[in-house]
Amino acid sequence: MNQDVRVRFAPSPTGPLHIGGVRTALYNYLYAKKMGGVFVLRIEDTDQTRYIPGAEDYIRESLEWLGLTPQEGPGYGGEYGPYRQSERKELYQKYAQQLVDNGHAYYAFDTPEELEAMREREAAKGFHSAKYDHRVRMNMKNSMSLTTEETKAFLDKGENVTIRLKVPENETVTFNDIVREEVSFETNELDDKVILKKDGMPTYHLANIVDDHLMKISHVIRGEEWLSSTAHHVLLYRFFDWQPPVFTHLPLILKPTGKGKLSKRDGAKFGFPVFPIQWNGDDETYHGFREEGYDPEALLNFLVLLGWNPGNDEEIMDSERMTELFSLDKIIKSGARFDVDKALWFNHQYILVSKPGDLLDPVKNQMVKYLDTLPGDEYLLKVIQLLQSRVHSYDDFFKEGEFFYKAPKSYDEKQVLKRYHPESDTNFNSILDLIDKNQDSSEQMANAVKQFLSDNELKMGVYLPLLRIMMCGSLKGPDLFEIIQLLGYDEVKTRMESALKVFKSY
RNA sequence: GGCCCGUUCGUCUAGGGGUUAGGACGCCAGGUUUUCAUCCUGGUAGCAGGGGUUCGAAUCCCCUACGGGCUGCCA
Repeated sequence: MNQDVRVRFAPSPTGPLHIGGVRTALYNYLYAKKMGGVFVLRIEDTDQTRYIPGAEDYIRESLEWLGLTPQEGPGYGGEYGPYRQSERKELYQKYAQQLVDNGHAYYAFDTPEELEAMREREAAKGFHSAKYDHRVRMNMKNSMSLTTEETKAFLDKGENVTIRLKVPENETVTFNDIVREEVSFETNELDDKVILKKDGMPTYHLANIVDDHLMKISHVIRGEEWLSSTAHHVLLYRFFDWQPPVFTHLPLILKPTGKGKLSKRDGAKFGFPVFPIQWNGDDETYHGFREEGYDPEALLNFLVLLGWNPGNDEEIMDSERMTELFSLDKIIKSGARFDVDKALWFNHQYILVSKPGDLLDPVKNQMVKYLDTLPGDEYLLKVIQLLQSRVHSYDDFFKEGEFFYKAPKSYDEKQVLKRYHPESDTNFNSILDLIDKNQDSSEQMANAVKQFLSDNELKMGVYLPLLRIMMCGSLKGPDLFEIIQLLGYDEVKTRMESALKVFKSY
């Protein structure tokens, strides 16, 4: 048993945090929490060319919003820092050098053009696997093929100096994965990966292994896209004589329909967010679940079940329950499609059981998008109560109840024509009087109006729907008299008068 | 192309030799409601295909097909 569980979430700051990344963070977080371990955030910013300012802050803000707060990381402290790989540059150089000295790595001086030429050459020969590997390395410019003097000359010149891992021949690398169980690779199929780039920065492979070791990471929980390079990682652990962590490779999150994994642009394409919070890039803005009115916990609940299940039928789990139930060995092997309907259903479930008071702030946060002046808290609280069972997002508190905030601009003409006759206007005036007299209780109001209708042999199925259309514009909505009571006599009167004018014009 | 991983209702999944293949979302129908929603009841729909092994296969093995990932001085 691993007594000191330490896991990490290690995104690179190249843009907004994808929802698949969020799930990876979640699984890491849950495992750490369950095992009483530590959840580390590490920023993998070794690619200077892809670095996007603001992405790191975005990552932190996303994790905070979701409640997946790291215990260690940039901005969170910890004894194993710095947690930004760019600040650990010298460290990697030292370890890369160690590998060279041990004969497990070598200098390579090939230019990008030479590498390209090699790939074309190999492709022409029919080797589709145009890799820099044991087959070609003696034909390239590196410290394996060159003499000591030549190598020294290249090193002194200092151009295009990289360090590559020397993958041994004719071996089978086997490792264990919690999800995939035993996985093996032939080293002859593996290329000599660059581990230190010409700018002195490490590649993912080196940085990852060095940091995971130095940061005492016990379990590596990451996306399946890393499975293929794990053999290289295992080799690195061996060359350093370090104990590898336990590997867990997560299945990918796929598009709702069609082929491939969920990508940035799918959000716009399918009409739902793929990012936790809004991203304002230089050229593009992407919507986030937060801005679309999702509850973070509901999002996590949806996400946790995309690739994992507790082994029973339990589906609604708050984060405490998730932590209790979570286990690595119940992670599914196959990729899961993102289904926005189910995500909305989870959100609906969370809103359904929330206390109206707890909904006030998130609802107001959405509301400011639509209204210049917000109604008072007391009014809003009543609206929330009436709408709670029918909305799927915080946004819906506006969209499904616009009539609470403004008079309807249009009416369901078809439904009006079915029921309305100008001679009923006097009856509506009587109804208005009854509303005025019974303002204290929606129930009394309902009873009085219904009594009036039956006393005068008027049809409820005609007057009530019309009354609703006057107030809401359509036939949908919460209890009619609750709405009427909340709107208040004056507003009801105004709406009735303008509605009747429009009804006559149909 | 090569290597690696995968494949149970449309979707998320349970099930790991003997099950009427279970649950959830969606969808449909009914009930409740003045309406819509909630809620309740019911229904729809699935083991990728082919070979084995076995008394018996969704479950174990092999092949094929399909899907995914990797194949960068990206992560």
